[in-house]
Amino acid sequence: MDPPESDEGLDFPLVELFFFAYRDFIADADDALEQYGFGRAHHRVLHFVNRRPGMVVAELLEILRITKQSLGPVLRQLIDSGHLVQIAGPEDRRQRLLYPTQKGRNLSIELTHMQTRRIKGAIELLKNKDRESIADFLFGMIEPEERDLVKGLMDKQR
Amino acid sequence: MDPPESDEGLDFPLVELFFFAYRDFIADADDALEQYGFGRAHHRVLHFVNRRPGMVVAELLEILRITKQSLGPVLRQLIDSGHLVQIAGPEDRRQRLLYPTQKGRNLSIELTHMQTRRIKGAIELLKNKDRESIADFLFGMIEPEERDLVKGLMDKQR
DNA sequence: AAAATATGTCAACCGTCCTGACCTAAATTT
DNA sequence: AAATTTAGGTCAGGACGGTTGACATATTTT
Repeated sequence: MDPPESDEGLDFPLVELFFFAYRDFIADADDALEQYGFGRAHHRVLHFVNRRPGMVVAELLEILRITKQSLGPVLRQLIDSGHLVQIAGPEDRRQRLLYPTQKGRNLSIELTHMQTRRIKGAIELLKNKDRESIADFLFGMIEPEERDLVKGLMDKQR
Repeated sequence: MDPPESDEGLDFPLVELFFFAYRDFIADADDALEQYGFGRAHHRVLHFVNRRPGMVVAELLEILRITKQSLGPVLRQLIDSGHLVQIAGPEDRRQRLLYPTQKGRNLSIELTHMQTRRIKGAIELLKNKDRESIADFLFGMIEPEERDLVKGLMDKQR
């Protein structure tokens, strides 16, 4: 007979709220993406390239924590559809600098409007409407070793 | 030429923080799950059955928003491995009431400890350590039409 | 008795990943 | 200059976690 583990101190409701919240958050863009034959992987790639134009493939792989093989088809599709362009690096011609086109920027912005609407709506429900606390909480949810990378992502906006 | 969409009012940092936070949150359990040959789908099933012992299959499908075909193999594996049991309903013998075994409860609790640790750690970083605001925010992130279902999930704990 | 329902299964397919291997062009090191 | 390393690309096979449609059985409801 397995001795029971103690469930003392567990925050089941918060765990579940996080699951449900994220599910709805990411689902926002699905219909829009589908119009282009895209999925969530495309959304992520487009988002981060738009946020950091000129980034190289390796940076994208690091941010997204995926392999180049996973990235390959998605990136190809975004380029072929005219949402992204890639340019050989001026200093290192092996690199591929990634940029959104206007079309790509527009799509990324459109999708982010949906997500922001949801987030802001949720913040409006708070008594103190404290966006900073939410940002701090979410930042605190990130693995400590990864916080610098994430912070760098946000600070070094180009 | 596509006219530029306005990116005014977009909260890129919060969008990204949410993505990174959730990624780390769900990754916590991966190694533990893998020991049993399980994945995230198993975790979800186990979690909700543990939270609502005696639930029927249809309820689980509704909560998880997946099809019975998706659920089938996962549920089978959890039953075969001794983490869940299913019992024909006393009032409606077509139904299958799902219960965790002690083994299943223990695993669910173990995994939830990991997730709670992360959540509480993040809340500790807040100046006001306000768990309720976080819960309210996450609740507000959920689609309004789904809030009653989620609330019911949390209130009617058995 | 007929119709509806809860669940289970088969089958084919999809999106999003992974691993291993191999290749070319370019940069760096020897 | 040659050897080695590196950035990115491709091929291939497979896993995870889903979807849709169809069909079946046992049970409940009409």
